[in-house]
Amino acid sequence: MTETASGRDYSWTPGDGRAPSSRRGHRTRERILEAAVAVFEERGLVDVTVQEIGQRAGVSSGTVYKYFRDKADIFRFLLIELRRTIAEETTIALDDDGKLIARPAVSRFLELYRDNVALYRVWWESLDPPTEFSDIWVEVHEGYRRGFAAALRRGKRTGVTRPDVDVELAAELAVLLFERPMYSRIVLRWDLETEDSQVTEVTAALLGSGFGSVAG
Amino acid sequence: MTETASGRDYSWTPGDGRAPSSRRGHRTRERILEAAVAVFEERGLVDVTVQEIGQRAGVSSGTVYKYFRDKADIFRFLLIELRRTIAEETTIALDDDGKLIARPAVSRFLELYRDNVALYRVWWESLDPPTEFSDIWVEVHEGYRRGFAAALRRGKRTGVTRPDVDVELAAELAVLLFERPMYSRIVLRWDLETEDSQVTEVTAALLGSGFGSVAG
Amino acid sequence: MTETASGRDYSWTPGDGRAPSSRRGHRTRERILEAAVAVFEERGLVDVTVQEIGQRAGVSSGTVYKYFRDKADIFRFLLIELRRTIAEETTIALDDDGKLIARPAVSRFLELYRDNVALYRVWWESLDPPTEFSDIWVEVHEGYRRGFAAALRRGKRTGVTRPDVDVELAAELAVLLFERPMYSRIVLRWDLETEDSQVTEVTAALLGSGFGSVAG
Amino acid sequence: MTETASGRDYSWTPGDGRAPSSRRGHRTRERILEAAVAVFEERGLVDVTVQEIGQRAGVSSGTVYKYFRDKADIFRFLLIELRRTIAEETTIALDDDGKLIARPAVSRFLELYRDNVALYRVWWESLDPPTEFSDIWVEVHEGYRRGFAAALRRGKRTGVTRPDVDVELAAELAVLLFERPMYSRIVLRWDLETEDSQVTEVTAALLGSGFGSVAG
DNA sequence: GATGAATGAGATTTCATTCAT
DNA sequence: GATGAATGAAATCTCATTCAT
Repeated sequence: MTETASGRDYSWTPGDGRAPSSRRGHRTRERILEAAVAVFEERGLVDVTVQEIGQRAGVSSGTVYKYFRDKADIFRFLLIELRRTIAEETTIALDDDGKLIARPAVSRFLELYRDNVALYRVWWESLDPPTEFSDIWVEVHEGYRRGFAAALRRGKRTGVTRPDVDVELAAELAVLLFERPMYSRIVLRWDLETEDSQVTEVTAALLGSGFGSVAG
Repeated sequence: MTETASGRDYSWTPGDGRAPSSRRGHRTRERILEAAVAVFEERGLVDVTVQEIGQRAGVSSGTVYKYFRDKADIFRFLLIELRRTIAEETTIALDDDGKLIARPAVSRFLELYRDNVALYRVWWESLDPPTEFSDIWVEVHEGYRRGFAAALRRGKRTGVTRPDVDVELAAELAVLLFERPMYSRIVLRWDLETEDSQVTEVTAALLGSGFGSVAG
Repeated sequence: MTETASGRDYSWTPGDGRAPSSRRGHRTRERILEAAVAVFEERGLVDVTVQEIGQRAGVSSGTVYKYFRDKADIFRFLLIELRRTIAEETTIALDDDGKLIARPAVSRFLELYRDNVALYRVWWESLDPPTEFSDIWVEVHEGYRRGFAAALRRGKRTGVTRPDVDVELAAELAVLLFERPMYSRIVLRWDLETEDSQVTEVTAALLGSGFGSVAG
Repeated sequence: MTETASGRDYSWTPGDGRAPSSRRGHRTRERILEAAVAVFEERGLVDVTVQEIGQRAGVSSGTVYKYFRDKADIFRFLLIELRRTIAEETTIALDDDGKLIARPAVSRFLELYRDNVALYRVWWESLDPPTEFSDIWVEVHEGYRRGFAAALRRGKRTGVTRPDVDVELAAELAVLLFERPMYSRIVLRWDLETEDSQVTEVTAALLGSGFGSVAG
């Protein structure tokens, strides 16, 4: 169990006897999850009914409830999964000189934004009013910010970051820069590969050599 | 009537003779609008019922329908109003030398974010799936971006902006920077006065002298 | 608010804005209550749906929910009413000599059993597992027991009750005797006028002169 | 098959070859029955689901259906068993003088009430609206009444019962007295050993010597 | 202009029952 | 004999919307 200040439990554990115990059940749950992502993508969280998810998955509504407590529980499951993927696959490594190897992590990040745009949409939709999901959002994005800030502080010590850079402000800007492709995909409905590579470059440069090159 | 590419009508005109024709009616509609803002603030758009709005306004649910077609229509009204305020009060003026006088406009902007955080929340909530409201969002924010880009191009010509600045990227970053306080208020639920002044400074500097000073 | 040891609130107050505020609403609620009694009589509490109650009352299911929180709430309302009637109309008076005038009270009691057999059935049905309704049952019937015991104790002092009578046991037997017609009507589905008058006689005698005459 | 006036079949015979044919099957059915009693005790008949019974028994819901047609069928089985036990173990014997030896039978009866309180609760719950189960209840309890009446009539002939006793009324009172511990356990949730012995005494005395001693 | 009673469609959720493995 | 996945009917409850007063 993972408890936060808001008192909500963000780990996902199947309610009741909801975990599938057979291969068939596993496949069914998988189908439900895929169907959910598909319909969430098309119509958001609130407008989608459990009925619809079942229909798309080719099962009855009752079956959906066999595996998930309710609609939010499906999203919760997907979100927990996404959060784990993010944590596992976007750690920024260090090279032999102790410099951050940002490019692969950033690149993977933007890929995740692209591949999970449906989930990000729903996540975004659920940011207000505050829910357990907005708590996770804050948690994840604060994680980035702290990471960027640490990188910048390190850069100052090693001299690659200009000494007059405001670390906290710069870190937050970096997060915003970083989130720009997601924002574009969700709000503006644009999906430009070129943006991603541009962001990768700028962010990597930023983390590698500090803010001196942001405008460069 | 104002029609857009998406075929949606964004002007608000009262349907079926719904405009108040008496002083009393005017006051009633005003009360409904205030009540709507209050409950939207507390519980978002989807969770709020028409009866709740009426209750808060001290009128019956039937009365709400006298002035608005439905719940979205109330928000539409408020949003159109907000858009007009934005357009009217945040125009960036020019000084005698043709330089942008950004500070008052930016400052007013941040004030609007603060004073209308309830509306911005609802607006944000309604960005996905795409609706008429997300269209307006895009329209308004694209306006900023274009404005920033134009300012930067002008700055290049007059020499205040470094010639190697990527105008489009810089403009978009400026918009993000600019939206940061709103993002903080809505998603992170933080409301820091200091951020506003900081943003005012940076943005004004940015618009005044280009990106060279972003990190300064 | 009336709170008991079990923490349940047994007073009935309309939930939300559920009290009718117009004459028409009053009549509608009345029709719903009558319909509820009728269908409860026929098919008990659990087997009856809210839909059905509405149908019988000639209103839609939504209207039922306008006045009552749920099915149990309807019964709660009726039960609170019945409890008040019992309390008000079955008080045992004293004559000039301080002797109990039991006959009218007992007689009214049996009438209430007869007139409200539908409610008593539902009440009975809800005695197990324990609910707020069984609590009220215990409360009401313990009230009788205490009353009988007090009467018997008084009788011992004045000499009309045999001194060797076990007051507590006798009081409980009196309650059982007293409840016999209800039991007959509910469980055995018998409805004999003659039993009532017989019970009135025996109970009145019992309260008037003690247990000496029970078998007489 | 045993048919009654109400047209219901009260004997329990396994439908569709549902009787266990192996030792293992026998044990499974036994486990289901025990589990059913346990959950009925806790939550009554209507609130309990077949899956719950299976879970408690450590078998799947499908297995429950292997042995019983439905939930009521489980109770039916238990009830038929209880009825047989009652019939076999609570017969009132005669001594050499032809007097009733009531004490052991009564005592056993009260034991049965105590040991099967879970079943009695469910039985009680199912008395209204009328079902096959209420029919059995009436049948069993009418049996007692007739037995008491016969005993009293015999007592009058042999002189141990006062000649002025109203046999029918007295018999019914005896049944009520007799059922008091069950009523206490089910409705009032009291379980007093002392009541049992008291009831045994009074009932035995009553059956031995008539109503003259009730208040003694 | 205002009320609030009434509607009824629709979403959520449960669970008895079946059946393929 | 046992499993447990799957079904789908049915009940609960909400709320946008209408309309008679």
